[in-house]
Amino acid sequence: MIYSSELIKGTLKTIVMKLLADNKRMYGYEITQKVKELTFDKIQITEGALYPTLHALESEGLLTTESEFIGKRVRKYYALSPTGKTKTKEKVNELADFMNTMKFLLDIKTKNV
Amino acid sequence: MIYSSELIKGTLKTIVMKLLADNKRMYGYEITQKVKELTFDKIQITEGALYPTLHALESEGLLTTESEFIGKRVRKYYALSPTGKTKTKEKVNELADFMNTMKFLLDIKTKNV
DNA sequence: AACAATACATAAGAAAGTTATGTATATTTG
DNA sequence: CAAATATACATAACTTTCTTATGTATTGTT
Repeated sequence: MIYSSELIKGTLKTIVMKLLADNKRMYGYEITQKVKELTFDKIQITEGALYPTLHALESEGLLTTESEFIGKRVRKYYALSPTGKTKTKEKVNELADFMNTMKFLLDIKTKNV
Repeated sequence: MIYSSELIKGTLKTIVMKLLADNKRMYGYEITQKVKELTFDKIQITEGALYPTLHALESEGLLTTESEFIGKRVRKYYALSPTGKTKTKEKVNELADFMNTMKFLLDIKTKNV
């Protein structure tokens, strides 16, 4: 089962930032694979969604980048800036709180559903 | 604290359907107030989001409607159709599963964040 | 040699909200 | 009792954020 795509909306930035908080630095393709692995294929981040998100976070000053050559191919590593680290804590806390609220909403009278 | 609006995206339909599963029938304004109340003001559904959503669910055949006059004012009640009830179970289960996955993602190495 | 995987990027289009606006009735408050 | 607030619907312009498609190029596998 893969989650319907609407669900990912609004959580992608937080997922990416949280992964970078845990792994110091990662490159785009690595992020897509890590999310796939950690969620047992339930969340598959497309490149069309990820790269624009990374670029946006960078231009907001939340990420820094380092490009490295692996053979002849460029690999672009992303890491959280100090501001990014602070923002990540906020985002993660907000999302955790939101999920508790949603859990509460969905649990009410579940027997009737 | 009110959740940043991106988070609501993708969950609104499920919230509305779950409320209708618990309350037989509700009208639009009532739904906005109920969500506000149940979430202690953390989730505030705007009318611009709700009404198009209700109309969409109706045209998908998931909701039925009854209009009633309260004084001179029309009130439009929505209820789940049989298909809507089935779909609600699916949606609620998917969202619950998604939240567990997200919880797992966010809990990893939380101490480092 | 052909195909799949790795690795980046962008652009057109769709989906689903926000914000603003409109209309009208009912209730509360100074 | 006038004014403000709450109730109750609706839609339209705009924005954000994704999907889908496309493009380029290298590396590893069969």
